Amino acid sequence: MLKVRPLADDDLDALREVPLFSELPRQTMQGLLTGATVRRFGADTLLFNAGDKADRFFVVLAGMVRLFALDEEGQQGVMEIIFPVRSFAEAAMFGSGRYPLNAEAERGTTLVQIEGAGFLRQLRENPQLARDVVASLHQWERRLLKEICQHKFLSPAQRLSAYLLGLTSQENGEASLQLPLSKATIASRIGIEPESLSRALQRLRTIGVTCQGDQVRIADLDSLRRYCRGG
Amino acid sequence: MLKVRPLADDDLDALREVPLFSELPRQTMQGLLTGATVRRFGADTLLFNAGDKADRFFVVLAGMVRLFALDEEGQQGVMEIIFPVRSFAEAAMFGSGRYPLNAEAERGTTLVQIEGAGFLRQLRENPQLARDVVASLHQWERRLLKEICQHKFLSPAQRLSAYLLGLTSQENGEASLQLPLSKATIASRIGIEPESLSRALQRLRTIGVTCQGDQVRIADLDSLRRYCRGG
DNA sequence: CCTGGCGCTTGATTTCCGTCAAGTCGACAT
DNA sequence: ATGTCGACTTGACGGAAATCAAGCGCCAGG
Repeated sequence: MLKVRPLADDDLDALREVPLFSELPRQTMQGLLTGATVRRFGADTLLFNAGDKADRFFVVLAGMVRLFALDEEGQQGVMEIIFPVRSFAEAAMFGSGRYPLNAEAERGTTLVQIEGAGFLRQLRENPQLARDVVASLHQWERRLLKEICQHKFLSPAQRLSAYLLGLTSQENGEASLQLPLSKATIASRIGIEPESLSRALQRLRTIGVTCQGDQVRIADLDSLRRYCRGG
Repeated sequence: MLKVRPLADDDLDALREVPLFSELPRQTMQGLLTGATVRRFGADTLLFNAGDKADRFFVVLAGMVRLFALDEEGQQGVMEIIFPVRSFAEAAMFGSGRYPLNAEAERGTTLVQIEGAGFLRQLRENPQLARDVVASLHQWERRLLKEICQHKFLSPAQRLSAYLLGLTSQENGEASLQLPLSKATIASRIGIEPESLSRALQRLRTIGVTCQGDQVRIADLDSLRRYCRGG
């Protein structure tokens, strides 16, 4: 169910995709990653709970990880989905020293796990690493800020539009894409109920967005962008 | 209208309140703050726009600064209000190098302005400073995360409750407090219309929250907290 | 004193989301 | 085939916020 192995050379290459590591000399990376392990999860697995002591952080190599909050009735609200290749929970090791959210790895996910102690030690001595950490945290900050703006200024249907637009790299014209998550999860991600997602998708049909199963076709990206801005 | 003066010793003491500086030896601070200036604004003043090149950051010594986003119709949405003594915009100098939001200083506000160039130079050489920057960014991240949770899980009236609870330092029992902002600004801050704020305050009367002008009295903090959690 | 503007409240109306309930569809096991 | 389970859709309903419009109290300027 769970396979653990030490870090291989291929993994180092993959890790260079992460902004946190991309600027570092390869040798520094190796020092940083002594003791790091690669884990593959055969089933959905809870990685940590909110409030747990944050003594490690992760990089997603394959699959996905859900970051979610729990209210007191146990209802979970998805805050973020981490896809390859990105790091997460790196911020929690500073300051509070506790994870602010819960994290669950999807079945089939592969993660690199990096111990915090060694990382913090290196951080003290390596100015370049410190700058990369700062830049990485800054990226998170921008992401969260954008999220807040979307919740404050956009209607649910507009948030859905923004989500869809974020799934494609195409610039304009037509686009086809596959939803990477169940609709219920997407609904939670953008802060609405599954029923409302259904109806929001209906409304988007009038501006050329069709959806069958997890296949979405956008007739004209620009008109969807226009809608997203309040057209 | 605008008074500028160099940094005095008193100011250094005040700046030690800021987490970003509190761990640094006094001598390091002085090096960091050569060229920093203190400004007092006699009228509402725009400090920067979203997208401007981020070549400095600020500490609020007195008054307040509004951070806000603008949609394309020019409507502004308040994202955060910075009170003394706190720093802001320190994150923008890294990575993108652009401010993500607009900032306006309220009439009567006093700010310390710190140039980015010298700061970044020191950052490269001073590991302790780097750690403080990381911790400071982490604090922002936690704040933003909390904000997102409130928007996703709380009703407008509950968000108002959370806002009120954040204004007092008392633990339980009764509390009286003064609103530090106009109700229209508070409404924008918590993401609703002014009319809705009025009605939300009405609803809170049933659990012992009364409001006349900018004076708010909370009969029982615990029952307000209970309401905030969904009671 | 009057007047105008501003911040805030109140009322009426519409729209839209959440909720509950029922129904459809496909995958998969029996 | 049959049944069932889960994911999703659809319908009906109630409630709450946005919107539009009007009214009130307060203060500054004439």
